[in-house]
Amino acid sequence: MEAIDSELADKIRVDIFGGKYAEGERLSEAQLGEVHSVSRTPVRLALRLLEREGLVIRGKGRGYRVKNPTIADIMQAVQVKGHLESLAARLMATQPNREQVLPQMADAIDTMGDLLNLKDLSDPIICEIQQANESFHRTILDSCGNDCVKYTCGQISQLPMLSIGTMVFDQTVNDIDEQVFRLLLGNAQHKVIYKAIKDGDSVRAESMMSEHSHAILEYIQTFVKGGDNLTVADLIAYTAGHLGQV
Amino acid sequence: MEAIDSELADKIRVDIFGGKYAEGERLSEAQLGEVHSVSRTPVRLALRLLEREGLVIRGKGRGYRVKNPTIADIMQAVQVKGHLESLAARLMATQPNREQVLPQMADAIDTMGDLLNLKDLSDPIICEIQQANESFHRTILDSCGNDCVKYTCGQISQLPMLSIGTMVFDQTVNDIDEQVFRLLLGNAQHKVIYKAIKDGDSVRAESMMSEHSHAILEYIQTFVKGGDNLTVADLIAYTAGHLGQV
DNA sequence: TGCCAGTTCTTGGGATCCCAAGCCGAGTTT
DNA sequence: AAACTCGGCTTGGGATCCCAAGAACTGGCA
Repeated sequence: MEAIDSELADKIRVDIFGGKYAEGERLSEAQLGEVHSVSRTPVRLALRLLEREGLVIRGKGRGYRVKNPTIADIMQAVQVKGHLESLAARLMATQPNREQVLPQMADAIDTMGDLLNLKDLSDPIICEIQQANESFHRTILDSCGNDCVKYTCGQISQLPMLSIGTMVFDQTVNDIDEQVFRLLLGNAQHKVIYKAIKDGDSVRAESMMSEHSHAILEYIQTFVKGGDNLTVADLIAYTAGHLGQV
Repeated sequence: MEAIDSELADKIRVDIFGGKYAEGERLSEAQLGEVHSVSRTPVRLALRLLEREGLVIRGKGRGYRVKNPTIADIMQAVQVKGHLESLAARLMATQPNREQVLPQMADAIDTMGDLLNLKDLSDPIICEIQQANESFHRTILDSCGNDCVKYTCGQISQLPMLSIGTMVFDQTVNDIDEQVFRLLLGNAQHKVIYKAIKDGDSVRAESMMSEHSHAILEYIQTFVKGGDNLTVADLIAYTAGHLGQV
């Protein structure tokens, strides 16, 4: 059976983030159903999911209204996710059985390092880098021992650009070295976090992860200031656009 | 119109937390619909909501299964909520227009102090204390400038005992003074947080809020260790049970 | 007696129908 | 001419029907 509504929600979510709908535009159940060739029942389920994500607002009267997320919203989400990952890093550093997954993290770090040494940021390479990065972060969330952190982070990661591991690439800058350097810096932070977790240094693990997230936040900031009037759709183009499919 | 599914979800949620269903028990759409005298459509919507909250798991085959939260789950949630509130406190301390809501926080602190000085922990008083406490915490979330934090905390607070402001009372201990002392300590922490936010001392605001949450966590811990084999339903009885309605 | 296969029944998902509540427009009255 | 009211049309929510998938039961065969 495998319900259709979640993937329907995915489609609509992509449309919203893609800027297909104007801010405050009314969404009609019937219309959405017709567009996606389904009945109104799954549409309603999907809209309820999106409502819970804050992408759609159900007014008191009839009608769903689209709530387009802004760059500020994205940045706030990144901040929250970073903060939660800091907690996860701290907790993992105190987990007795963390050694079992340390190789995974080391692998992710090595893989990412090898890829960066290629000095090649073509799309397939970027995709692999993203995967390594995501593996690193996911391992921490999986192994921190607090499922609520993991789950909550997962909820926030519904935002498309966050699901990939919170990495943004500026395609307009063709200075590969500059990009690679920034990513190498990130990987260096990964190494520190890895060591801190391995050594059981929870304070350092937390603070380093905090710094790691903060760096991303700042990068987005400069990114926004550079290109004026950046839209969320643009940001997505710089991230998810590279991947065939997440 | 005003959809019926959210309140239906509330009912089912209360039932789950109340221990009405066994762990892993199968929930049938038809059965739930009959019990609550509604059709299967709103039941499905409600179950989807609960699924998103993690209270219900939809297996690959047919059948929803109940996932009864454990005390450990609750504590994890408290930990996450506390961590998020720490972020909120830090952020609020850097908000330029935080002065406008400082009086609300001061009011909450004063109210709580006055109530505690009565040395009376009867149910209506406890209810007022809860409200003051909740007002304090809510103000911080509302005014931290990051809606994502507020929203995420709200999601976590679906857990009934967390919606009230993360305060647990041990009714089995009839030593009022001990209870009052603990609450006075909490209010003292509120004062420190208030001052730090007022002064723009974001570091202190964050760390104090972190400590504040940690204290609650530890209290639950000792609480659990004292009474053996405590269930989530028992914990709820110590909190929501006092309020007429949340 | 145990295992496998076929059939039936249970149950969740989707489609459709119906109803009620808003919103809009047209017509009438002041 | 403007405002108010009434009626129709839009639209979301709930109920019911239908279908498909899965689980359980039964019967047959080894």
